[in-house]
Amino acid sequence: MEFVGADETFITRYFSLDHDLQLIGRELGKDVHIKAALSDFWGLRIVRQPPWECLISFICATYKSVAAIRQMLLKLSEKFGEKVMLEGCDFHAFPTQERLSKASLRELEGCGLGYRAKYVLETSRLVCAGSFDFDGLRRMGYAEAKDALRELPGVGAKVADCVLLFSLGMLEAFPVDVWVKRIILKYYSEHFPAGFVEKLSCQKGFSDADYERLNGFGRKYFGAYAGYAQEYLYHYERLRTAKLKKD
DNA sequence: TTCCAGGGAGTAT
DNA sequence: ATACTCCATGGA
Repeated sequence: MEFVGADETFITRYFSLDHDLQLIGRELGKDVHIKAALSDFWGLRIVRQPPWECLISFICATYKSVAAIRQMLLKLSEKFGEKVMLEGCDFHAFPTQERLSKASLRELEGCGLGYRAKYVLETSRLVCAGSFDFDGLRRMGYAEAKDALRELPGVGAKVADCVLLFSLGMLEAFPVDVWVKRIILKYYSEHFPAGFVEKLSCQKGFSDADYERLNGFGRKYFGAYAGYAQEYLYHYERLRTAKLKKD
């Protein structure tokens, strides 16, 4: 393996190369759908992003397409992140807490954040002021840490689950977005009452109670590595529908 | 042009 | 608790 500007310890930790993928695959292989997803994307891992970066990124990611999210985060970094030279090219690091907490609402909106600008600003100020302690989360269980994160403006159940999964390594977290909702309705509907399935298929979004129900299913059905199931199923379904559009 | 996006918060029942 | 509504922007 080859990389520049990082040592092996960092790479191992960031890409969670310490996770026992073989074990996780055995634990998750409960049905044909997850087996197909595991097979198609075998090797995919849950990253360990810095919590701050992960938090802001997923606050920005609400109700936005992936392509638009990339643009938003790129602009945020270009505008507020420290410039880094690597292999003769200019890059920008993700903005620090201090820098974002001092940004103006207009500047943030200029990065295409829209109504998320105020959430990013308020959360940045809380984190920067020390009113929120990321390290404290590591000492909490899943439910408690999730509640603590949800105190932050712009952080609901889904964003909280993403932070717990992609930065704190709580692999039992099972974020439910529109894609995961579709996946559950499509492949796992027999685990729910028909009325619930029909209600969810008719509406675009879903309530907090509905979220907890879908999230609870994922954690109970897939177990301690539910987050890995989410990751594989998410990419499986996205690629499958992308292929479908071509034909 | 219209539609929808890796949701969350505010408000009225 | 639950239902309904608005949110600001950009890619397809």
